This record gives sequence, C-alpha cells and structure tokens, in this order.
Amino acid sequence: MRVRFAPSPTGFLHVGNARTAIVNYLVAKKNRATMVLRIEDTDMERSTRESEESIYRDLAWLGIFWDEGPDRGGPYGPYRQSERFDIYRKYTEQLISQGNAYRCYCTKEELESTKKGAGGEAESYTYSGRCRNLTDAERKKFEAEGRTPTVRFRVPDNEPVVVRDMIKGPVEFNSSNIGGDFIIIRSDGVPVFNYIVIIDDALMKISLVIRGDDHLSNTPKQLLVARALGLPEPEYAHLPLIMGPDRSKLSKRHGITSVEMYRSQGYLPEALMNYMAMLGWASESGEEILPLETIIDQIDLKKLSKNAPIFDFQKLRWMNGMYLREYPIERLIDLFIPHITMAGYDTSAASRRHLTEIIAVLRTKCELLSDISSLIGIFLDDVAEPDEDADAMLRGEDSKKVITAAHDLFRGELTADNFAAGLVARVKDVTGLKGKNLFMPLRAIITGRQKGPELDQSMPLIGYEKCRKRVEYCHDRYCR
RNA sequence: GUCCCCGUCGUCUAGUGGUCUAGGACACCGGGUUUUCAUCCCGGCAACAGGGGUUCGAUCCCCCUCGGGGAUGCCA
Repeated sequence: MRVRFAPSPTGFLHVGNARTAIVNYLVAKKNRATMVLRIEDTDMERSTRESEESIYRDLAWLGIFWDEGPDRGGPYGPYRQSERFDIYRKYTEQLISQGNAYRCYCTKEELESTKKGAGGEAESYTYSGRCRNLTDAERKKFEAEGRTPTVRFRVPDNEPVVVRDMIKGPVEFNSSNIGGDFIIIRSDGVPVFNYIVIIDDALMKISLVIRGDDHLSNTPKQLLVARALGLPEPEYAHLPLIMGPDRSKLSKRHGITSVEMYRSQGYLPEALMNYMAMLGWASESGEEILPLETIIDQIDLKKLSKNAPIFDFQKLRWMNGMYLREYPIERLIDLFIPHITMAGYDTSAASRRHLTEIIAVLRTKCELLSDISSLIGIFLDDVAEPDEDADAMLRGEDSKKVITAAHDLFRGELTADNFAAGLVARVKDVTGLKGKNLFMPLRAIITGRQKGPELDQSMPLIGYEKCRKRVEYCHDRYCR
C-alpha cells in the first residue's frame, strides 16, 4: 500500500491539513505502507519555499515522517509538481490528439460576461462549450488576435462515475453534472490541480488517497482524466472536514488554526496528535488518551465517523493538561523554560534543580506550557502583589490577625530552617484559626492569589527571604 | 440554483433491528478527600431532527421533509 500527503505550500500547516497528514501517517504505519509527501505548488502566485519548509517543520514537530518526498527523494520523483511539468505535457498532448481535450480561446472577461448573461446565479454557470469544435481557421484567427488558449478536458455526456470511498462507501456521480468541460492547462501553460493530481497519484503508484472531504466533489473530474489516459484509479478515503463552533469550515476566524500557533502557545505534539486522531473516531475501550502505538493498532478507516466534527478547543486543552502531567519531568523543564523566559524571568538565575522542583509542583496547575507564565511569579518574584481576589480576602478581619501573627513570628522565632513547617502551625496557635480561614489568608500573603499550588509544597521553594518579605509587605499594606 | 456528503447529550463519540429506563469523554452542576483554591474520587444534568413506511418490534433498514456542510475557480 502507498499513501500520500499532498499539501500546497501557500501558508502555515492548518490543523485540518494536519489531521489529513495524521490519518495518512497512522494508516501508513498500521499497514506498513509507504508514505509519500508531495508538494502541490502549481499555484505559482501563492506557493512559497518558506511555506514548504514550515510544513516540513510542523509535520516533524508532530512526529510525522514520510518515506518519499522532495526533501528525501525516492523512486518516483520529482515530488514537487512544479518540477514535473514535462511529464504532464506528454499527457496533455495525448489527450488533445485523442480528442479528450481541446484548446479554448475564451478570455476570462468573455467567460465572466456569459456567467452574468446566463441570467442570474453565477454559481449555476457551466462552460458553454463554445470552443469545443473549433475549425483550424477559427483557431488561427484567435491566435492571430494574440489569444493564448487554455486547455479544457472534454467531459463526456451522461457517463456514470463512481468514487470508491472507504469512509463513505461508493459515491455515484454523473458526468453530465460535474460542471462541464473544465480547464486542465491555464493560459500561461501551468496545469491545474484537478488534472495532474490523478496523474501523479498514478505515477507515484498511490493506492489509497486519504484527503479532505472538500475534494470529493472534484473526484469525478479526476477519475474521468484517469479514464481517458488509461491510468489506474486509486481507492479513496475522504475525511469529513473539521468545523468551527459555528459549523462552517474551520478557519482563522475561529481562533488558532495553524500547527505553528499550537506549538508556540504551549501545546504538546503528542496531545495534538492524540486529540486529532480521536476526532471522528473512538477506541475499542472508549479511552481517549492513548499511546500512539495503540492508536495505530486500532485505527480503521471504515470506522471513522462520517460526521464533520467541531473542533473542541477546550477538550484539546484538557488533553494537553493530561499529557503535561505524565510527561517525563526532565523534558518538560526544557519545554517550560522558553515560556518562563518569555514571561520575563531569567531562568539562568535559578538552578535547574530548583526549577525542576518548581515545575514538579506547577505542572498540575497548567494545561498549556504557556500557563506557567502567570504562575511562575509565585516562586520567582520578590513580592507577591495581591491580585484582586487576594486583596479582597486580605482586607478581612481574620486576615489581619493572620498577617500580624505571621509578621511577629518572622521577627521572632521563625528561621530559614523552620519557617516552612513552622509558619502554618504557629499562626494557627497564635490566632486560633484553622482550615480555610487559616490557609486562604496565608495563601494570599505568600502567593498573592487565592488559587495556586499547595502551600506547604510551595513555601520551601519560595524560600525564607521571599516569604518574609511578602509578609512584611502585607503587614505594611494592610495592618497600619 | 445544481450536484455530492452528513444528521445520537452543548461538544467529540459508542451502539445496533429486541440485551437501550441509549454507554463513555470534555464542559457544566453537586458531594467527598485535601487543616486551603485546584488536583483527585464519587454523583447529577443532558441526545436517537421530523414525518411516513418495512417489521411482531425500530436509534438502527427504506422514502420524503427539514437542518447542516462541501463542491460548482485559469485555488488546492
């Protein structure tokens, strides 16, 4: 079995495409198939080498690796469509000489006006077939006018075309309603996707095409080309499109959609991979957080849901948090450090051991790596400026008792050696407070907030000096 | 407009002609553990789009309607 992922390098890797890549990868692994990466860069205006590079990066980050592609070669190259124009030319000549394609001299403007003239919906337009049967004289005349022709595929009348689709089952079309003779070569000589995709799939011996649902309606065109050229027809699996919360195709306006953004916001590749794999599918046990091997073992195209799923950012976050907890702590440190740095802290000032201990405490409070930016200050700031909630809490009467008691204790019996264990116990003795009434004010004094990591775990990591300063700060602020 | 795809809790899904008073997960709500918020554990809320058939019996099979999506490009 051979499968392929064929992105067009016109921007960052979008999560929708990422899912296509993921499913291709999983299916390839499961079947010990070869995965081909093909770059579909026939849109000369929008394709860039930078985009291509970023796609490689994003795929690699996700943990997706391919066997053949522009970057690593293979027996069926080149793997960039822009480098295969000679190959397509031969097929185009064949189609024209067979009468399956013809040159069309209509200009964009003429086409545009017949659309309007057709009396209404531009959407209902199909090409008139004006240039279908030009005589040599007519052709000469157009050429003399300086027109550069496109090449159109002659779509046969009333011919059934069935797409063999592993997810949807057989899908039947009729050639008469796929929109008429379509352009296969632009007037500048560059071939279009719908034409060459099937040639490349055949030449690259792709046996199963896994791609987005948005390609389903165009598949009959491609199949018709294959038929005219005598090329083999692959089997298909059209994945339902991922939707935004408003049920339209997921796009930028729905939020973060590029893989690159997920990485920079602190999502883990394993979590994104896992989430995307589970979108539209369920494991045998019903569990959702699964190691890659299990997903590969259990994935089955026939069991993929036919529904277009809505991308659930919240669930992804949750899943990411679950991965954060299970991750090897050593790797996690390196992943967290850039986020700590970005939050404005000098990580080289703290020892790695200290950082490790802090992160061991904080990781359960984070869903994203970037969540640490609002929490790390608890450990590294000198003074913990109380936030709104903490401030409200500290204005209470019990809080003042706690502040005063803590303040006195730091002036007296508490030392660097005993403060962590001693503070809570002694404040309790002095004030007679306990439970929530004791802990919440202390938490507010020490951390500046009402939510956060366990106090008794945090205090030793914050350290005697900082704790003392924070107590003094609160004493100045609330008890005078 | 036309063609194609799809319709189970708010969301992702399991399910298959009777075992479904429809299962799980996220979210939400409540309780418990934690001398503290959170974590964690337990519990709750909540769905077979509607109408016709077929059948002894339909969430499941068929048809229609409605709803959603995609395609219809000298984008892919």
